[in-house]
Amino acid sequence: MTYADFMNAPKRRDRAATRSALLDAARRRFAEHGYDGTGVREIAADAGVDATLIFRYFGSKRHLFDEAANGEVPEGLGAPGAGPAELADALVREVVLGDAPAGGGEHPLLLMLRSAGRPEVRARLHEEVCDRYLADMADRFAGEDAALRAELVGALLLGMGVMRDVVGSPVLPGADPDRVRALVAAMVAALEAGGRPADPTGP
Amino acid sequence: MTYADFMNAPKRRDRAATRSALLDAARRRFAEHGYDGTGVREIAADAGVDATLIFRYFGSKRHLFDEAANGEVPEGLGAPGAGPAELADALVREVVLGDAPAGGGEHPLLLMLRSAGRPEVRARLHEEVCDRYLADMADRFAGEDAALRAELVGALLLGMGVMRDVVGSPVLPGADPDRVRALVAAMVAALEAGGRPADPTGP
DNA sequence: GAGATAAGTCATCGATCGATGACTACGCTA
DNA sequence: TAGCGTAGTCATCGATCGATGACTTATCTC
Repeated sequence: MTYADFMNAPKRRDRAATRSALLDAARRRFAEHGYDGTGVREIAADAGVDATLIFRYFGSKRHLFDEAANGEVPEGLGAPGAGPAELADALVREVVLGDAPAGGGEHPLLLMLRSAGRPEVRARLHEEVCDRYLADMADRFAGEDAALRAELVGALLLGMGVMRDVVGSPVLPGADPDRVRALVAAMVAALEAGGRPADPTGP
Repeated sequence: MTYADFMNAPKRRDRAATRSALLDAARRRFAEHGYDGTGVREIAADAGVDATLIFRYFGSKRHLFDEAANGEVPEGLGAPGAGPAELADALVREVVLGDAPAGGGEHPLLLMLRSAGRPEVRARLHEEVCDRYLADMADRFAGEDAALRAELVGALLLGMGVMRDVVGSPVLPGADPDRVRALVAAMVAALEAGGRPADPTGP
């Protein structure tokens, strides 16, 4: 069977496959154009089915978005006992360099970032970032202002994702991944060193 | 005249003032809800006038957005001869700590980031970030991969703005500004040092 | 092969979107 | 104070949005 034959073949009726195709198309559309910039008809067209099926399978556009942003939040945080450098390195590979094992698309945090105009999306983003990533990162920093230093690491990683996927800067995709990881490690190490010895205004 | 009198007074007919009020309201709405999440009627209601005036004064919603994102891109880059640390420090105060002299609102880059679903907005964002900020930053770095190091500084700053304004993390607004600047300076210094000596995989 | 179940489509609704043109009323000047 | 220019408003258009219910058709079972 040729590729054309495969494409022109009458599509099988498969509820699970159609649902999955809608979910994939929604992830791509939402990630690229945001929630408000994406219509249910466009998602359905990408999936090759009628838009009505979105409401039959997901209930509403918002439920589809929630499920699209939900299912792929990776668990893969670094080893529990490791330091911030190891965690940052794992996140660099996962968020920026795209070594995420599951799903070939964008990181769900960046997907939500594109739709942060909606208050409920922003609330989820806030909860996900602060309670999940930043709290875990802060636990690995010593010192009184661990939260601030964790915030800076998180800002660096989030900013790298934004640079690559939203701004579209060609630098990060074209750079040597090991070099990127080394530079990020140097920045995190500077935070681990504390910055306080170099800060003449410290108490 | 009391405040209530001022508020209840019949509004004067002032083309320039109305245009400015529409522009201010548009900046706030677009910055918070993005382009697609903001309607012309909401902007006009915030400004206290009819939505028709938007089209009379700006031609279209998109032209209003363009002007809202245009007028306030600050020139204030650091001294031409200064190093990346000085430029980064100036940008921290401008973007993150909100010491921007003009306009009380958000940085226009973050305003555009909220509407990055639109291809033309993304194009402007790309141009503004890459050709303006990153190029200037890369010029102040020595070494072969100055572009990559400039990208990391830009990602850190952009991420800090996203953390504060989009994610809504309370850490940065509550932190001591001098401490924030010191930590960022330490991270930039680590990049200036090169990271290469600490990179065992370097050529 | 006939009937049943469910996957998929069609027609359409009400709301809201950006945008247009006709109209009203305020403020300046003679 | 009569009249003119324009700031501001009202009514409304066509397109598109998310969403609903009735309908068609493919697939499975007996």
